[in-house]
Amino acid sequence: MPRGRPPKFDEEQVLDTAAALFKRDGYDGIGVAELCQETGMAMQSLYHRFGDKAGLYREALERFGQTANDPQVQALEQSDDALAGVQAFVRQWKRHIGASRDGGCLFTQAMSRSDRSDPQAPDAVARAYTGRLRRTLTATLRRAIEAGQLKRDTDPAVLADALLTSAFGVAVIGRGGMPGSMIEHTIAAALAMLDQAKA
Amino acid sequence: MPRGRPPKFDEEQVLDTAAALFKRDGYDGIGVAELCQETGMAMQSLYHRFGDKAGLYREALERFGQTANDPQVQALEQSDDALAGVQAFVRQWKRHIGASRDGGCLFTQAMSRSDRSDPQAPDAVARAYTGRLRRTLTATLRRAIEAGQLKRDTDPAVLADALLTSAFGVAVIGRGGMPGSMIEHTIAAALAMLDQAKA
DNA sequence: CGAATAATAGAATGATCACTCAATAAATCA
DNA sequence: TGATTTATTGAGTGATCATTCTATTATTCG
Repeated sequence: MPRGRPPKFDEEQVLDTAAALFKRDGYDGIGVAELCQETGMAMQSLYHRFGDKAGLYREALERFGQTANDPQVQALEQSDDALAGVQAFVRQWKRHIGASRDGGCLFTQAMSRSDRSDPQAPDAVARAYTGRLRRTLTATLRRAIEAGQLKRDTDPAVLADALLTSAFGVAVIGRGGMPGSMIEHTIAAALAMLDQAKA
Repeated sequence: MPRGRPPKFDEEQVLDTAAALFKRDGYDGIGVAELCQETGMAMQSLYHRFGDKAGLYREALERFGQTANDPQVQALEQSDDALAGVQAFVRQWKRHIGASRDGGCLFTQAMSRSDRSDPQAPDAVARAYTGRLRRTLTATLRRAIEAGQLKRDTDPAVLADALLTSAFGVAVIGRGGMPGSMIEHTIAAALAMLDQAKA
């Protein structure tokens, strides 16, 4: 049992809320006061636990990776049918990353950000997580090739990178208020790409 | 001849510089003072000419569209060989939008931005310009189909949206410090998509 | 119960920043 | 030349914001 006064906040919930707020308003678009208000965390506690605003952002990014990215990575890894796994990954783009203007992807936002004060910026976290997804996607495609689902001369790295880049693009479209048909068309083209590579 | 004291600044140059700075640092990442310093424009003149910081941003976005987007739109429109025009468009992604961390695309940044104070935010400009590129790209692909360069059953809207979404993704990758090979792979896959659609 | 520990509350604080004010300089037109 | 128009200069202002200070409350261990 821990000593001292028990915390009023649930750490995971704080990070989920913070991630959502950062995603909606951007790093500079939301203040620490409002973050405290919305998360229910006292300001002192925030500084005690996370150091500063940038620290909270970094941990919120990590949490976002765990809640938003890990399931996808694991679904790909654990898919019995590798090709079907990749197809499912593509099909959920609309719901998952292109949903609404409030939505989008905290990673693409983090990578678009530029913090001159901190060269080793928090986008390193975003890079780490997208890098992991990239490796998993490549490995899953390689698995589909070895299983004879895709043509032997398919380059899994090319296909994986093209798909992941499209996913980034979908996030931008979703956030930027471009027509929703763009997302559907992108998904259709990505699935067609996979079909073309079929053995 | 204009009345009054002649301005020290060149308006187009001011907008080009401002666009570059906004692209590098983001809207919140750079202050009006530094914008004046770098553009050589007096602060009073800036407020007289552009109203406020957001006004400068909006006009810088427009200028960016004219210098960065118009050439591509026109190259597509004026291409004798429609398919070759689209291929050239894709091939220049690496140089043009995925160049460096300072680079990227001001439009994708603008669309990722969220300004709660201004619901009709400046990203409307970005949407307008990317929308124009989207229409042109679709029209050029339709031209390639009608010229018999692409299969009759090709959907130009699907292909155009998939390509444009990839372009957005390339901008994110370039900014986010992901491996350069991702860009090359994406370009390769986009060109392969076009090859698959060949008649 | 008393000491120690950890969290909360609410008000400062110091810096930054968008924006403005007052005065001046350089040009054109009558 | 003098009036008018426009741009520059440089300091100032009020607001916002991240961060900290001081004091208080709630809990566990001896």
